[in-house]
Amino acid sequence: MGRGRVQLKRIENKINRQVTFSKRRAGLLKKANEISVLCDADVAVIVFSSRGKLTEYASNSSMKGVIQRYERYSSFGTESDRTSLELNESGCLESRKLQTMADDLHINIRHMMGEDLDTLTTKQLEQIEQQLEDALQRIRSRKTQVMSDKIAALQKELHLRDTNMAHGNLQQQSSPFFLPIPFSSTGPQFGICQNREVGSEDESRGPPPGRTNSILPHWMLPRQQ
Amino acid sequence: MGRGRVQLKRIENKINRQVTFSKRRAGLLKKANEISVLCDADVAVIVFSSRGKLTEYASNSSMKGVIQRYERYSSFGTESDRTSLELNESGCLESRKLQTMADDLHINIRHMMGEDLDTLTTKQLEQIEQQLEDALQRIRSRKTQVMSDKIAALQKELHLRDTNMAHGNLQQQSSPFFLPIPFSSTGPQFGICQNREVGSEDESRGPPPGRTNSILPHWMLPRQQ
DNA sequence: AACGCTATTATTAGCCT
DNA sequence: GAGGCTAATAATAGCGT
Repeated sequence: MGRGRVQLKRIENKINRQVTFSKRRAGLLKKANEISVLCDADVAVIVFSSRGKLTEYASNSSMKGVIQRYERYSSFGTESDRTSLELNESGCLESRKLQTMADDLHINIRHMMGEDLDTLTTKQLEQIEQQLEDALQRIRSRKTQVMSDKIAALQKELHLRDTNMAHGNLQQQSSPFFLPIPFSSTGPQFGICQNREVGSEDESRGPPPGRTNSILPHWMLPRQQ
Repeated sequence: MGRGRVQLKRIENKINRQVTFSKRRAGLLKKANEISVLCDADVAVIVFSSRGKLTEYASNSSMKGVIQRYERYSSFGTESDRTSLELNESGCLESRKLQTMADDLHINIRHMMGEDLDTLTTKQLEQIEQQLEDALQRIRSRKTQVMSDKIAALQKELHLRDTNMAHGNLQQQSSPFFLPIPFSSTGPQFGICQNREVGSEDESRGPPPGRTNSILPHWMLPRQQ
């Protein structure tokens, strides 16, 4: 809805991205307010710009209220709340240092992700490139390993069933590549990520994903995917 | 944007309100996803319908992550306000969180480096692979850009000298690709990180490397290479 | 970075199934 | 309630200031 169609992909031009961000943020907040008023809904919107600036919207009740309601609803608040309230002692001398560390890590991860490259020299870029290539190789190697293991396990399983009930069921002979590989339970995936509805009858979720050990931590993430 | 103008007021008709709610909720979530993808923002949306049903959206990260990030921000004040950490003893509530953050980052960087992959699933491995590929592409693109700029600058410089002292020195006409590109003197480079060029003539750096802006900080690096 | 201005596309209100 | 349709309004990309 502008002078041309726009595709859902990170805007590469930095200026354009910032301008679009401002405009769309305003639009998003307006929409949030509209649905809240028109439909009597309780809405909260939290937006961190890529540079980390926070903008928030909350209907009627405060942001705090909505978040509390949310946490009651999805019952995951326990861990983080406890940790912040319990440990109130001398560790605070370190907090500044830790914050700096975290900031550094943030920057470095962004470099590893291929972002904020403006200040880097050719040499630094080449180093990162090399690191990424190495990492990619290891990742792929490991992926192959994992998948091979999985295939082997499945074939073994199949073989067992074959021999156990020797009924000559032909379909079991199909390629292992077409077997449903049991990924560790992922909910319904919309094109849009992390988009789930709680409280409807279609999903009974187990415990929420605790501390993620994979990819990047949510609280700092650039970009989509 | 419908068959008639609508004013910002609670829709009294119950059916209409519900229908509008569903549609607008979808729109809001779509917008949230769009700004997240287009503008590299971290976004969370929480919607409670008037009947109390919860719908949530979170970009990249999980809702939990965004809320934690939000809580960090609102308790700290905005990031520029972080100096309050030094003064305010209540900031030490955060130290545990910060430690956790740093740990997460450490783990995640190791994953990005292609290490400690044992616990990851195929899906997670594929995600990292995709991230690395994307990053590599951006890194290479940026490298090309930087090098092109350098070449252009050098050619301009050469041209200037050519015209200044018009001696007809032919060797200066050789392809720019074979010109010695003046990398700003690099000291011994370890494969890994912390590799900023200190003390070269193009950058007069004052303070010791308290905060590195490049690659990885020394205090957390994986082994290898 | 914020604002104003359109040409365009995107969203959606009211219907209907 | 969930979708489909369409007229009509709303949002906004790309400009210039």
